[in-house]
Amino acid sequence: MTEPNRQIHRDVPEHRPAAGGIAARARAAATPQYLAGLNPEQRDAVETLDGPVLVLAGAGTGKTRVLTTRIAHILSQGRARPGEILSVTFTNKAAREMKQRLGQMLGQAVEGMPWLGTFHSIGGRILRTHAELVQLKSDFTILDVDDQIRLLKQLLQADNVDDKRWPARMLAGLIDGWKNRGLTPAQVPSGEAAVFGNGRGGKLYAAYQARLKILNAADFGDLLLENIRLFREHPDVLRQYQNRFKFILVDEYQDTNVAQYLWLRLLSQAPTRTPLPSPLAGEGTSAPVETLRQKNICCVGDDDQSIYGWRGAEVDNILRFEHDFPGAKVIRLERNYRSTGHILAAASHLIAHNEGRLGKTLRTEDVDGEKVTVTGSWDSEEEARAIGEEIEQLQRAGEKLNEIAILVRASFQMREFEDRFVTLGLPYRVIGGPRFYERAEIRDALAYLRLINSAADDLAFERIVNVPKRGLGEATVQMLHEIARKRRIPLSEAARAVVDTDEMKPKARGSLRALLDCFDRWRAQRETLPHTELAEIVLDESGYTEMWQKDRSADAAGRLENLKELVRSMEEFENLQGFLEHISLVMDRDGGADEDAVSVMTLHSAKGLEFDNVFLPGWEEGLFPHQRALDEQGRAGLEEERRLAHVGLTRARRRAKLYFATNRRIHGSWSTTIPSRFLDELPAQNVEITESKGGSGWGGTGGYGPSRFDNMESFGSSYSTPGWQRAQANRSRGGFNEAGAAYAGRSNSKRAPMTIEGELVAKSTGTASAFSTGDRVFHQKFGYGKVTRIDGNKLTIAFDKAGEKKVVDSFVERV
DNA sequence: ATGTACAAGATTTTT
DNA sequence: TCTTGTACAT
Repeated sequence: MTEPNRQIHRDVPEHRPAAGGIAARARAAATPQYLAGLNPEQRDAVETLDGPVLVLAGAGTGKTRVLTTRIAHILSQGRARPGEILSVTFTNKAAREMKQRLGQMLGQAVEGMPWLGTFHSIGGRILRTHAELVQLKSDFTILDVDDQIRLLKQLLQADNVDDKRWPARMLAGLIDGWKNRGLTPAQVPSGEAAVFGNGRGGKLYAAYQARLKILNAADFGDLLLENIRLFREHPDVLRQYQNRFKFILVDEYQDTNVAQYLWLRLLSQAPTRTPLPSPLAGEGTSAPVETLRQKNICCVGDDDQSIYGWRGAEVDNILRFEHDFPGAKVIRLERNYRSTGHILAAASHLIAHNEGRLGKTLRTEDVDGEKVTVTGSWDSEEEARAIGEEIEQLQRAGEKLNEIAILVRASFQMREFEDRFVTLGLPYRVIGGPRFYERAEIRDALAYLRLINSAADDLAFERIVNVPKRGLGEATVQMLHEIARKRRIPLSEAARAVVDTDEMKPKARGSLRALLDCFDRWRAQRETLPHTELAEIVLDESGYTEMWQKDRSADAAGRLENLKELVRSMEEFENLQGFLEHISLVMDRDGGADEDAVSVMTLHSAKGLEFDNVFLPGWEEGLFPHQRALDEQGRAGLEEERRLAHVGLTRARRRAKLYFATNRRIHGSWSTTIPSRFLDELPAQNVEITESKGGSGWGGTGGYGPSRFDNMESFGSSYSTPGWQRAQANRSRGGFNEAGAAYAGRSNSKRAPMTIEGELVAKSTGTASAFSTGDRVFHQKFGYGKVTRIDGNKLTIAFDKAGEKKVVDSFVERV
């Protein structure tokens, strides 16, 4: 590893270290180009190379820029070689981006930075190097979620756990959580271990780990957990890495989980003065005291952008930094370079409602720009229509589609926009949709390759043993499983053992033998053929390609295309092993990123990105903040949702547009919603309330009452007396809102003229409504009233008690 | 062993 | 609404 580094280092000759002290050297050197344009705070963060540094920075203050420049600076100062810098980011996307930016600054030197990546990819790499120390073979496979669940299903079956009540999916989630918190089976708190009854949770976790060993596999959590174990049990290995990394840089520190924290702390030789979270107390507190040499660790983060708590991220890590690294220098970046005044003010005001935060005062020197807009729509379809129109307007005004993003809370919201954009012919791309490698055909193909690479890969074996169909059904697999379990051997070995016996029917036996022969042949060819060619041969000879060629379904062609893409992407790697290693960690398709298109993505995947124009639909109670976050995490959940809202707003450079709909279709049935409390938490002077252009005058310009958005939804004053609590109550009744009943009776006749689809409203002017002005009506919530105006299927009703409201006709009945 | 038909169930975010 | 699982027929 050192050889290429040295070579690369020669490619960075501009700033060789001069003689003399560091400060003198720095002074002597002309200000390198990359430092130009940084403000004093940022420069400070870049140039403080000794000892621990925490960069606490708000959105849009150039955090990542600081990190990349810092790397460039370290290299140019000659303080470390590329291979001696450990830089971990949170996502592959971020790692890629950082590599790109560094590439611009440093040219080829980036190629020599093997320790630039995510926690998982780097952890996996270390694990592979020392696999034998954790009783794995170095060609271990990394299980993805699907495999994990499949394996757990088997374990649950073997343990006679009712699959319905305790789905494997749930156990997978639990184990994931435990691993994120750095817990081994023995450390799982007894209360949590009891989830599956009789402390079974912990036992199942232990059984799962044991099974992974037999299969020579690790899951994502293991990549770090086993690393930590490796470091603890083999101090010499730990020492080796501690000595190697002269500089450690961490991006998005607020999103690190306990396992990542422990891993970092071991690597950075931090003294361990602060107690660890309870189940971990005592762990690692015996770190050798004599090695307290301060490490050059630099963490960058923003407590207001911690949005992965549900995944085990510990904001505490960032709050505790100064305790963990005594003498740490804390640098705050508060100057926002991204957003215009109104947007930043709105975001800051919103996030100020959170209690658990360090608090920052972001400032921008940019102009005020446009106000943040809030638009109410009748329903989610109208919302999509309105946004589509606004985008077309922006486009006509010369805005690049690449600078437009729609950020949603939950992925089901995306569909409506896709539908709309398809009809409009507006180019768009969905980011973070079903991943390339999660597609069935890719996973199948990979399973073949995995099995060639590692015969012990049971999950791969099971996946493809009967794909394409070869008459090896459930019964056969069941038998193989039994043998495998009895003799403690992998499935493919069991298959080999049984294929010559009389235990199998001749037909299945023939198929199985043929399959095994194929694999023998491919494994032999692996030695002589390039891996891409091998892949083609495998896909061909196994009949897999043929299977899809024969398939007449609509997406078959796309699947074949994906397979080709897979083979093509293999070219980048030296061998099969390297490819498989990479693929289980990353593998995203990068198709068509250069084409001008609107981006549609979730708020989570928007982290770290920025756009001129950001549309934020679906700001409704229950969706955003998400009901489950409230139910399961209470106050903490609400604050995380609010941080998410803050992240969303601060993605925008010039325009942030918020939306809420009064009715939203969730899983096919309509439900009535209430504007998000977050809307009320925005500062009035930075917000402009507009009407939905797609609708027919819904939404009010109403004054600022208890809730500014009262007039914009059909149920009037619902929100002021904690409306969300009512929403919660309604939900827990099993149905949705008051309207649930009214809709339920109608749900089968969705296409009747009474539906609330906007288009139908337009078409049905005149005849649609069964009501006429002057009619006496009854409403579940508002009581009796008189119809004063009719607009399609929307009625204006003067209620006896509740005053004048706009309501859809399906909510009222004539009396 | 495979295919079909129908019912139930589930829905946040991701390495 | 869409996906997934189960029961039954082939």
